[in-house]
Amino acid sequence: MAHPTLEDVAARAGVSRALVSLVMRGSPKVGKERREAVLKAADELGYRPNIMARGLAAGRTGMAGVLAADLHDPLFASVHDGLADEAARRGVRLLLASGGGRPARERAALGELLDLRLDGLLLAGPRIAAAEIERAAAGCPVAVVGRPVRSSRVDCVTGDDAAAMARAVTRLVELGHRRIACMDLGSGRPRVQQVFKAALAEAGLAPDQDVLWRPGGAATAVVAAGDATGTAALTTLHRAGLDVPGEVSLVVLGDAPGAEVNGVTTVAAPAAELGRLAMAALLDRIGDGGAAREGRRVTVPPVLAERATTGAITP
Amino acid sequence: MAHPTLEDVAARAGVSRALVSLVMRGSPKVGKERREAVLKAADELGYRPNIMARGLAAGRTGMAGVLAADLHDPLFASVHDGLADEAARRGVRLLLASGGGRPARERAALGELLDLRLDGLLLAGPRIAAAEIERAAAGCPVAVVGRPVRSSRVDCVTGDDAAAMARAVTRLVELGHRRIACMDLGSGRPRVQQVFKAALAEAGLAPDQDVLWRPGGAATAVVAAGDATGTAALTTLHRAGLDVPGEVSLVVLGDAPGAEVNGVTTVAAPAAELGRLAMAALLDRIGDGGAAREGRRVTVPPVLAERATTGAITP
DNA sequence: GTGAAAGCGCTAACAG
DNA sequence: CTGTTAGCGCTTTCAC
Repeated sequence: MAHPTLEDVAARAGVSRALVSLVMRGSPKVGKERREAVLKAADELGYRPNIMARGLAAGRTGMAGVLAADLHDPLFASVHDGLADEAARRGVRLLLASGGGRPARERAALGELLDLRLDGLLLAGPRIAAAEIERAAAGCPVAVVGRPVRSSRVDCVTGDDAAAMARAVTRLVELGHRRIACMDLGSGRPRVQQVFKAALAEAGLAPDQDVLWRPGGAATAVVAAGDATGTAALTTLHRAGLDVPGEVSLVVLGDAPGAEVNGVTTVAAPAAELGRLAMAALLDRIGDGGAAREGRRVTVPPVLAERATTGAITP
Repeated sequence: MAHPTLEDVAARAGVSRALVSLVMRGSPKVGKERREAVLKAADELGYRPNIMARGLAAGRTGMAGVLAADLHDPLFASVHDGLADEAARRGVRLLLASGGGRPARERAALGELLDLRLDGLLLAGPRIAAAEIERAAAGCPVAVVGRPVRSSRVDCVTGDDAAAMARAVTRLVELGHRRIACMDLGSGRPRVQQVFKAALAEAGLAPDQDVLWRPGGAATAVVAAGDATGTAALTTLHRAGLDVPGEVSLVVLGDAPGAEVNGVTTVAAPAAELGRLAMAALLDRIGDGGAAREGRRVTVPPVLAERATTGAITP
């Protein structure tokens, strides 16, 4: 028998289907005798409950969906660690789908997840329009991580990139640096420079004539905006013959796996923690059973991991 | 109405449920008139088919499961690109689950995926025992990517690390290198050194007294076994004051995203292609409808991406 | 073409 | 405690 059903188990154990159902769900009100008979029969038959059928009948599945905007983003893997942890802790299974980095695909994946009628949906770094998220939330509990969404019925958990920038700068200032530059591979993003200038100002520093780092500049420290930029920064500094952290200190905003291996000092949102909080919010919302609670809005402060690319300035 | 059903649509359109079902699945044998009425009603109601119910009734879901051993492995994201592409091309939806890098979790995730009764299962780089994979394959079409599994009913698609090593070495030899060293952060893996020696021998070179790279050695080229090792190698070489590729050439086995950004020459299995082939094998198997075909075994040759860390030797 | 009837495998009242 | 009775939302014969 390829896939024995509840009925097969019942027949073999000589009991009714309902009894088997109770046993499978670990109900306490079944006699030890019969329970064991049922378990034995199920085991011998290699019985596995059909989740679809269960979900259909019960009206809930015990599963939550996770939509990853882009599997290539190493951040997602860390977020997922937190997500999975919290879900496991609360006995909820996770099903993932990927947006493949493209809004169109993401939209499609969202639709499929919605059609599965899972108990809830967690959107990780969604790139689709807020209105679409809102619409999804109308039919299913939704939480978002990694992107602020202002909506009454969506919980959302985010990091704080401005705070991260500020943390990087203040740390460098503590170390004695006064001429700090910023590096951004995705250059032209005005927000990065803006945030950088604000952080500088907050630390009581005036930006140099040029905010961005350039070889031969006077900067004694560099803040790299993003993981890719960070790796590139390291390479560039080395190529320029600069000793790190002897001559130049480097702080990277973001915490890709490579950073730890290479001993790069980083400031980043604690991804797993974001994930955990988002999942907690989602499960709470599911638990509330649609008590149209106000959307929870959580911002998590960044974490500094001081490794080997930063040092005190020694004139 | 939170989730209108087929029946609601039928009522609104003034037809029977069966007719709506036909329309929703795009059957050609429905009059234009009625079809449009149904579509209109469905749209107005915001109807979305319930996949669980559909799967239960139809006996197939139109979905395949993908079990990722470890989401942190950037390789998986690339494999998934290929997977998703092929699945989309053939009209199959994908549902992912993660093994979280731990065999125990992976086993659990496999069970959940199995319980969903999807049409097929794709295991990406599984770490669980071959026997467990075999067992899963008894109840559901299964294909494996990234790990060789010899089984009559499992298709599997893998890269070829020995060939990758050989490709790296022959390329370096073409460039004039004769003293080539190997670097392996996960040191102690005997297989790596063994494969390296074999590649050297094949290229007509004798290994130096010591196979592994060491600062101050005479090697003019280094092969780094793995992405992490590659990044570390680059840093180490730079720290040692060596010009790359002026004094030392570097080839990394593996193709993490950072490699391209940093212009590192790599040799790696074409991950997306592996994914595509594995998904194709799985869908073929599903299509065969359990015609206990012999397991397909595909090995894909590695690809050299020559970037900026390799150069001809100029004595 | 179209509608009625019979499930898919399971859960959830409800009587015994 | 146990078995019976209805469905969950959809697909699928099979007559009309």
